[in-house]
Amino acid sequence: MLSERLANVWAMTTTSPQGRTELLRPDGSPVRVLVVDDEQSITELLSMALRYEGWQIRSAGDGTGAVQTARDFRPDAVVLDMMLPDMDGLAVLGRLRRDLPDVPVLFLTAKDAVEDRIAGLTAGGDDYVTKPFSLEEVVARLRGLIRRSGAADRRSDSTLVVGDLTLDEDSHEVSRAGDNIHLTATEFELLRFLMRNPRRVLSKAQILDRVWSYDFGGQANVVELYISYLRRKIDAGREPMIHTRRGAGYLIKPAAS
Amino acid sequence: MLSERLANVWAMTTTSPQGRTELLRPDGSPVRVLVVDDEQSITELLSMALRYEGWQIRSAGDGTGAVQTARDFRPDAVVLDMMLPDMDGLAVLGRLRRDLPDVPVLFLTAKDAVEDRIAGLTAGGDDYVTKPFSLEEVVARLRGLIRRSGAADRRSDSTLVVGDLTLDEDSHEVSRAGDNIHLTATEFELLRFLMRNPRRVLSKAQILDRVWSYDFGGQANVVELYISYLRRKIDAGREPMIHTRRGAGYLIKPAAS
DNA sequence: CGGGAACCTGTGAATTACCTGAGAAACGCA
DNA sequence: TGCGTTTCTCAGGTAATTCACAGGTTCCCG
Repeated sequence: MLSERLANVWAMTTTSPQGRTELLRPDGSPVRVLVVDDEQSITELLSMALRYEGWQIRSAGDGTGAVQTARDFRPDAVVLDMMLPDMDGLAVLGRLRRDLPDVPVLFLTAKDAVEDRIAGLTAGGDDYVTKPFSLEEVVARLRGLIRRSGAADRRSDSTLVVGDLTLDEDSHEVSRAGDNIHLTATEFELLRFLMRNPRRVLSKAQILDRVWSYDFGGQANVVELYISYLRRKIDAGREPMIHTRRGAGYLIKPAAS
Repeated sequence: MLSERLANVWAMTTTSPQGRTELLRPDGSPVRVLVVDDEQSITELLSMALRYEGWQIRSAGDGTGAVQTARDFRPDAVVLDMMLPDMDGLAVLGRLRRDLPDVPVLFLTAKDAVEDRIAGLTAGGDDYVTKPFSLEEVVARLRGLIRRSGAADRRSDSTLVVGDLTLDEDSHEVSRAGDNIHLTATEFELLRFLMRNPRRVLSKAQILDRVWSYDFGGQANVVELYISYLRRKIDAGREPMIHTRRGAGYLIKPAAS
């Protein structure tokens, strides 16, 4: 099942990104991210999704490898599983920080281990997501970390705009033509995904893979359902921006055109 | 006129693209802080949190190292644990002052330590916090020290304003639309954290990590509880300013909008 | 015009996230 | 020491959210 997902994500990576805003370092070179997890399916999933962002990815399966790779790869951000075979996530963090004192870290943790282990981790500006995560969530958090760390161009701001529709990633506010629109968490993530890929058809499989967590086992028509929710809130009584391409997927584009 | 101020005012504030206010030195370079503690977890925690403020951090694990580092790092402020393996905090202070007579020092002390010793020291303009501290507390105290150390006639920008809500970091006074509001210490710190990040969603984990002390092991719903207290005092009978983003966190913003 | 595939959406149940009252414990201060 | 204040736990209540299911609609094709 996970390999099906990989196939979908892979399909996306082979399509050339068009008109997407990319995060770049000040010198114009791509952002570098190190992914550390002992499950190979996870590192592969993440690597492909993050490469799609235009980032350069290196991965490691344990703490030792992570520290070694970090030394010469010099990543701008690290995705780090807290549960590694050879050392504790915190130990890895300590060693990473010795070489790269300013690198922001996105922790991956099990849902139930959050309370005690995470305390203090987000303190420095780091962040975490719980497993199982959605790829959109990981990407969004990473973008936030990189943007705030100063490794990337600071011109990039936190607002997505498509036509008269705006979505602010910091305040989680959405408005169309000035009217504020309240969205639930899932609706917000779905809309963010659409808006980050304007004028591009996204298949239901792709949407499911990026917006829902990787272990989601439900009916594929949740996507239809949530598209329907979004339309009710965003397109209601207006020129529609969310369009169905029968047999292909959905896309968002400015109302005028 | 502005350059006059820059010349006279030792430290000034600017606003970063993310809307956070940063302390900068007159020449625009980042503030430098030296962190001295023998527990590596503490220096790491503080380093990360202070770097996030945009400051340049160097750390040392003992008195000797501190004095050496201070000599060529020339910090604008020092965070100094009173309990060091090789020498007493007072001895370190003496030697630091030989090289940097005006540098303000923030002492870290155990809760039960004799406080009269500290009391004498802080008369000179230094300050202290007790372990275990909260990061917001340390950051706020440091900002105060740095701000005060430089200028006799520095502009008093110790007030945070969001809409008709104001919070004075020096006097700890809070008022909304002119009405004074009494807050407890924890409520004050939580509100300060929210107000220093207006219009930005802060997760419960982030809040817990910055507002509560680093050894807090309790339930995450204290955050909900204190948000509820704040609402009762700040939003009571008015247009609410504190908003819940279900599944994401909380944020504060001006009532109008 | 009929039938099937793809898509849309109303209904409702289960779950989750959040809010808040009550009271215990710890703290601070005289 | 004793009293008021503050912090925090616990637990019940409530409302928002997610999702399955199923019947309806639209579109495409012959």
